[in-house]
Amino acid sequence: MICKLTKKRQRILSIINGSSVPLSAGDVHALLKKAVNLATIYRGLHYLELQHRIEGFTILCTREGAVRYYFKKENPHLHFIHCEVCHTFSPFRGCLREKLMNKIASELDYSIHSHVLYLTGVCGSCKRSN
Amino acid sequence: MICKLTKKRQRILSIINGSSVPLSAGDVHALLKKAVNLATIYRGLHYLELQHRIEGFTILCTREGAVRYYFKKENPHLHFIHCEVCHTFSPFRGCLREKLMNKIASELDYSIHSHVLYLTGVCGSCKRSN
DNA sequence: GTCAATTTGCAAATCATTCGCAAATTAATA
DNA sequence: TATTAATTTGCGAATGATTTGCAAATTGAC
Ligand SMILES: [Mn+2]
Ligand SMILES: [Mn+2]
Ligand SMILES: [Zn+2]
Ligand SMILES: [Zn+2]
Repeated sequence: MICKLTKKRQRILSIINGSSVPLSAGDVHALLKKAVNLATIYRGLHYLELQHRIEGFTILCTREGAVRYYFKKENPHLHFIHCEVCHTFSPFRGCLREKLMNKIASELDYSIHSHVLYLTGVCGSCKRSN
Repeated sequence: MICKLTKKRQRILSIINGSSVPLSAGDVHALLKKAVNLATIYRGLHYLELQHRIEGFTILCTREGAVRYYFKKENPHLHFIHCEVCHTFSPFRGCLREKLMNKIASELDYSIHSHVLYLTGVCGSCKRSN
């Protein structure tokens, strides 16, 4: 019956849209003060990503392990650098999609669906406070 | 006592060096016909990556979930595109590290430790056999 | 309101990865 | 070669993010 963007999914979407940093399912759960079940949040994030309402990427981090993060859509879209010390994300622009598409088109017979790009390092604040 | 590159770790390393595609811990385990314990393979891959003898990346795939893959070192180093249909990897050259370093240096106060880049899509063979 | 389709909460399952610990291996030394 | 301390290994159990089964609640069309 075409329910689609339910109230709970709207709450999840506005948490993501209201955040300046990528959030995990657990982050959203905490920000919603556990008003929405964690499994529902996982399903909602999947749904929103499938609908292209949000973007997601999985990052491997020493503290959190492999976790998927979600972020609002921006134009042009963003990628992130993750600080290995304080575990925060900083966005940067300059997507490589065009260059990659051209490269692949000329070198490989693939149609590209997505590209994943992120950096890890140490932020300025952590560098100095060491 | 400086044991370091033990026989088991050498076997793991030669599996990785002998493969033209990235391998997971489970792949290495199967290729070694379970002659080496799976936990030892995880520990060995960590060790080899820490020693910069191999490279690794974690990818999220519909069939396998979030899994870490390891690949031999190449110069210039490679990135991969993953087919969402047949779940194979194809390498491509053209790393963006230099451009990314420059961009970050001018825009953000970070020191970069690693960059993760991979693409997903559908390979030529799967496109045609649909 | 009725009703079938969809979504949700809850608990249990999944699955790659990690961890604790005792036994085995290693390499330096006598 | 025997001794020995450090390191590695195997095994099973634990971890933790994510997924799933199912019954109850919600949704939207009629
Ligand atoms: Mn982190
Ligand atoms: Mn795959
Ligand atoms: Zn930091
Ligand atoms: Zn394919």
